[in-house]
Amino acid sequence: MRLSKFHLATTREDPADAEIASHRLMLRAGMIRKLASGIYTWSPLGLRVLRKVETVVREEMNRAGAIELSMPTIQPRELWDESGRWQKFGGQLLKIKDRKEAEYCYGPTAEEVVTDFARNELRSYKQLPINLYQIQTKFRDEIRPRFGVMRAREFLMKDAYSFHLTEADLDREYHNMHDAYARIFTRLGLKFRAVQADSGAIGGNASQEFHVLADSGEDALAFSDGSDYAANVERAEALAPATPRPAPAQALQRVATPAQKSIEEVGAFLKVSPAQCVKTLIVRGNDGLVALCLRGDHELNEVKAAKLAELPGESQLADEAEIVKRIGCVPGFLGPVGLPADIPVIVDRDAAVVADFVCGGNAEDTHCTGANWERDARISRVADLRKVVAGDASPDGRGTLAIARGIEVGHVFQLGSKYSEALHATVLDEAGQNRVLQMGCYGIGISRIVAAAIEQNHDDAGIIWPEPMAPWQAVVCLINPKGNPVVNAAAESLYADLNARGIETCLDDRGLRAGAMFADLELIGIPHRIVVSERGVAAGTFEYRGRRDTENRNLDRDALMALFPSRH
RNA sequence: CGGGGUGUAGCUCAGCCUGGUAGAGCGCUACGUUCGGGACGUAGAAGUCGCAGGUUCAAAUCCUGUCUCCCCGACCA
Repeated sequence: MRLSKFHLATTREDPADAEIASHRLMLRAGMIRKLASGIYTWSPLGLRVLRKVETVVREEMNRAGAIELSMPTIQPRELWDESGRWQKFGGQLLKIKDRKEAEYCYGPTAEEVVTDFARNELRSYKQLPINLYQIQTKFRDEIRPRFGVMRAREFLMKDAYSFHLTEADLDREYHNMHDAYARIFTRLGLKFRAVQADSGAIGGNASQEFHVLADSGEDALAFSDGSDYAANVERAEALAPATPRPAPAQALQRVATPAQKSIEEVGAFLKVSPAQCVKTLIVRGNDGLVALCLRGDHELNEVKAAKLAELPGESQLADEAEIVKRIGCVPGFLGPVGLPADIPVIVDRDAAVVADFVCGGNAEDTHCTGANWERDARISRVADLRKVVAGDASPDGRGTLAIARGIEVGHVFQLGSKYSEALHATVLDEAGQNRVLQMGCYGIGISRIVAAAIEQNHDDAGIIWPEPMAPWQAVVCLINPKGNPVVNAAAESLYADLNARGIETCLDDRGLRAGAMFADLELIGIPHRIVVSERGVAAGTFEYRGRRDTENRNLDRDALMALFPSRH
């Protein structure tokens, strides 16, 4: 590609509405343009990168034995009613009507469509197992799109669905996909980890997420230093403390704590550490309010809370008015001592082993000191409620946890029979019996990977593409202000030779000044740069510089070409 | 959906408080001088000031409504 014939549209200034590096750099490099919130045009440059990711994913899916198909983005309501997800998916589902007022949605995923396909196409166990995938645009009406294509409403996803006769075979394919994903992210040159994930609202059994590690990631991940344990923090178990609760040593006292509401304030005021405090969160339960108690230095894990039998499948804090009405006290002074007897008190494992603690007194400007469970405060039951923190013991009993941040780019999931049962997708087995299909599903966020790769690979000058994702592997820079035909010929010949070797190379023949040209090429992140100039041609050398290098190397043609072995 | 902000040239922003001829830098066009790390000069093109209504002799500026987009929280590839 000659850049004079391409559409490069870089800007020197940072865009106003981009917070994180990848969003900022994708806009500055001219890879994407926003059309509406969470909806982007991929420019010719951006599309080249997107297609690179797509290609690697496609090759590895095919290698793993999956078969590509293409399903519609527009899906009829009836199918979503069959699975019950027309309602359950909620506001994220973009609903559309046609001219006959028939209802459709723009597909956020394709379990329904693929299961419908399977129930029509698959009759015999002999057709199993099968793994069908597509790379297709999805739409999820996110409440808050942000960070460019990182969390867009319209995005490109690879979604695969496998069908099996037995759970054992599903498990085999799940691991096959897991390995394929590891190959994909390795090939793409990304630093990633597979972590245990919460199976969430979709239901199902085993579930793992693949995260690209980046400080800007939206997910917190817990890793053990003593084993290969890795889990999303929302899923990571906080083990029960090994030490039993000490016997009470202090008497319960009520003390005045005027306007001291937060744990930090109360702890500083009473000169006790947050770990010696117990905080109480009042949430809406299935049947009235529920109190959740945690140690002052710990945070509630809302995913764990939502799974409590006492809660309605989500954890929602009660509002102030409800609390005042039931307990007679504003938030900030709540505590387990003397709560109304019909409010269940669910205590975190760590909070349950604290003795002589500080907690709210259930009266304005009042706290209790020297409080003790059983003696002073009722425990309905003890549960794992908190988020794990760095330094916690690993749930597998080996090592301690560290916390890192990640961007979720892939998810593998054993669905079991959730959809196949709802849509009656069955095959006949060897004995002639109808058997409900076992299903797995496996997603990769193609467009998100582009952004995630930039988060992990950039510097002050711009993007540094891993080679498999780069729009071009190499660029030949033509610096020839005097119009010297020998320089032109040298650049053209190098450009042709590199492409002939299978090295995707572009020629920067835009006639820019060297500084502007280099700044552009560094911004868009081409891994290899070769400068052809009058002074180089006179010396019989080319100037090579890798995107991460800090110095140029003057090489003769043979030495240069040795850097680019033929890829044919 | 709740909270906070924003909207003026393709981009980044000033002007608004205190109403009176719509501005700068970058980018773009032409010409000239330049030419290895985002050159310089001269001349130019470019904005119904988000939209609607109101107040006023007069509105980018004041008022009301509305929409957009961004940021902070719950969802997800």
